[in-house]
Amino acid sequence: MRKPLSADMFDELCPSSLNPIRFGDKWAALVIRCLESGPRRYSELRVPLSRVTPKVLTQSLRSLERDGLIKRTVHTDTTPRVEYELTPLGHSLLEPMAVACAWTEQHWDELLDARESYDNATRLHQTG
Amino acid sequence: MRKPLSADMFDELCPSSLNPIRFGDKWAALVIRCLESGPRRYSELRVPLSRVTPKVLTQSLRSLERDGLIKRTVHTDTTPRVEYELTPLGHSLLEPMAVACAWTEQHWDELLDARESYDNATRLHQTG
DNA sequence: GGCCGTGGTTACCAACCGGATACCGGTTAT
DNA sequence: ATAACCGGTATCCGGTTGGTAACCACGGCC
Repeated sequence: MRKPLSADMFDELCPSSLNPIRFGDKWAALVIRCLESGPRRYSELRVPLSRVTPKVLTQSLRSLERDGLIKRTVHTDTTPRVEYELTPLGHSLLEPMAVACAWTEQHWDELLDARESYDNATRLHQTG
Repeated sequence: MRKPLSADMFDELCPSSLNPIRFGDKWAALVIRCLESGPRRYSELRVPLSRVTPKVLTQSLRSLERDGLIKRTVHTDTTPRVEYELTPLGHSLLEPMAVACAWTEQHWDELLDARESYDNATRLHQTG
């Protein structure tokens, strides 16, 4: 719950752009997964999402907020900080995400194979 | 099964670009739904997808074929024709799609409301 | 006063996606 | 012969997405 997010949470892995199933924009799904275990500060999110520049992370967060999937709270007590957390609506998205994730894990190899043979076939068709 | 696809299959409806959950490119999910009931010819697909230009439809079909989700068959017997049909892999995608679709139907209003109030709030913040 | 950390913003830019329009090569029907 | 149909291509183009780099307002702290 209050465990910090590890920097290699999405290491190497997560070629989300290759996945035919997408939730929101490019990084939205990863953001949501980061918030699964409770509210997080902007700087906390930046740790596992180090490949995402602040601008793009903010874009993603704003977009999720706009859709009512996450809630942004500015705390002014003691030290000023901003926390992001899943709304009930955002939480409800975890189910279809899990199903999609299961499908991807199950068929990932098949998908890559299909692409490779398709690309090989079309390349042959072009050059020879 | 052999019923023709109706032209208003996706009429009015299906602002898929607003849906946070997406399968493949802009039209892929609709193409898949068209193929649910069996193989279809290119010209058959163009009926419900009349808003999609031939180039874009071809792009979508190629992309789905590349991922091994659909199979393209050129028939040379009697009358030449091209048929597209779901592969087993493509068929397996129907389950996560159904889950995603259920989520969207269930939360669509909530989503639109969230956007509207967010946009109103930010607009107020800008002008006033 | 100067510096640091937080949570961003701004300006600029390249790539990609999707769309409009026009055209095309082969086959069948007339 | 020629016209229509089928299954696309070719070309161009504008809008959006995502990325880089630089900057910034605010408060706390030394």
